[in-house]
Amino acid sequence: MNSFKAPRGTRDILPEEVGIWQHIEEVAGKVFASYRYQEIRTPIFEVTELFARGIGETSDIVNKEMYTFADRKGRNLTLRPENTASVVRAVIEHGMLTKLPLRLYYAGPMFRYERPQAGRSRQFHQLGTEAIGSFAPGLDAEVITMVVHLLQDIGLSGLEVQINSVGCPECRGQYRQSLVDYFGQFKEDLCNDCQVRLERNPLRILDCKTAVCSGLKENAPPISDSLCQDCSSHLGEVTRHLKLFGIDYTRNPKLVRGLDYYTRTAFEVVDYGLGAQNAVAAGGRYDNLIEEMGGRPTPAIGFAAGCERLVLCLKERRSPATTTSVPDLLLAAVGLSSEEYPVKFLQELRRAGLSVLFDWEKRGLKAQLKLANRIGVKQALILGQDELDRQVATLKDMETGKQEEIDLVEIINKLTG
RNA sequence: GUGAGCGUAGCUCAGUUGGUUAGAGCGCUGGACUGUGGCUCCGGAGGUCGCGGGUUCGAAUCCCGUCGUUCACCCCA
Repeated sequence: MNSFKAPRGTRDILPEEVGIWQHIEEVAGKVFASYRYQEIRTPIFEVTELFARGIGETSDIVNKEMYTFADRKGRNLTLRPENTASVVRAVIEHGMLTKLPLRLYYAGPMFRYERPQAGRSRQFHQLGTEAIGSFAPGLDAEVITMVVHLLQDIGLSGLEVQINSVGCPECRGQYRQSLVDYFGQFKEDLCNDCQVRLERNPLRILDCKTAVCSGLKENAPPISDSLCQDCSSHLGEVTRHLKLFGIDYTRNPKLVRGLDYYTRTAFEVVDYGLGAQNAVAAGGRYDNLIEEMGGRPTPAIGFAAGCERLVLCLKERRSPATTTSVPDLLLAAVGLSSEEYPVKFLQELRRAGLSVLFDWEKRGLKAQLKLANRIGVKQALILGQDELDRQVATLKDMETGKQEEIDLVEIINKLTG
């Protein structure tokens, strides 16, 4: 048992499944284009410091989930755990902030060193967008609308959109304090993790799923009470626009984001049929990130969807958009003294755009038909010596079993016409 | 990083209180049918029972370790 396996947390996407992935990517490309987003492709790895600064030094992602390595000259590099930091870096690096507004989308693999479980792997795929250069709340609603649009077109429905505001640095500080005040009263009752969170990141207590903490957070002050005037009216405008767009949503005052760069609007799309990792797509505003990364102050909003989770959803609803490609034709050469005709026809048929199956093993007709039948080829063109002697070939319909003889000179026209 | 469940053929799984040569279905392959697929019948290949150690006369089965996997915690898309 010395054979190789894909590394832990990675997996192969086999041909039977790849159709679903292509479907998702194709739909995403169309939907993004209709909202005028353009694709950007950034490197799979970046200087480690980029993520440390972009995502946040204190986040779990940066602290314990990154694939970080030194290259042969000792540069400290990291496989991207998400793509927003890279996109922001590219935008600043190429002076694109002078050409606002920008609308960019990406799709590709991300890497996080986590314990694998349903909907979570070490190499996973995200597709997402970044809209850079506007504070307008209508844009937030448009982004959420686009996400719903995308998920619908992919073939998903019955998902729930949750929305909240995580405020700006000022009012979030206040909210943090009011949470500390509130949970501080019950410090002894909180679970061990949350006692630590009370010091380090009290907002995360709202995410806790233990029975005690869930009970306590029922009466925790909602962030809406702490939002400043601007953040509060921003959220109101976002929801007003969502109604204009006709998007159903749920206000979830306890929704918080894991990455430090988020401000104001935060949203998530969840599928309750999915297990513990049920967020299919999520995103929000990050109005301060670009400045923090060294660009001129510029607001932005984006989202990302987890492709593996989308695939799980689609399978869950057993609506597999699997389009396994089937060859149009089997070209079966049988007992020929020369390969002149089969090779000639192979080339002509393929040049004419047909997908043609050909058996170089020169097995018997039976074996060839069996193979063609198994993979669902619709027609077989049988070239045998006695046919060639009469300048004809036999065309067999694999579904009906009917056969007819065709003149060799007619074949290409007949099959491609 | 923590916890629990599971590792037997390519796949899905049987395998009795530990007992001698480890099985089935599907799939693959050959034949019946010398140049005609699907259906049927008959045959064949394919396993160091995840790996390592221990207990035992004897281990797929019991024990320990390890790796893998699944789910959950954590975190997050």
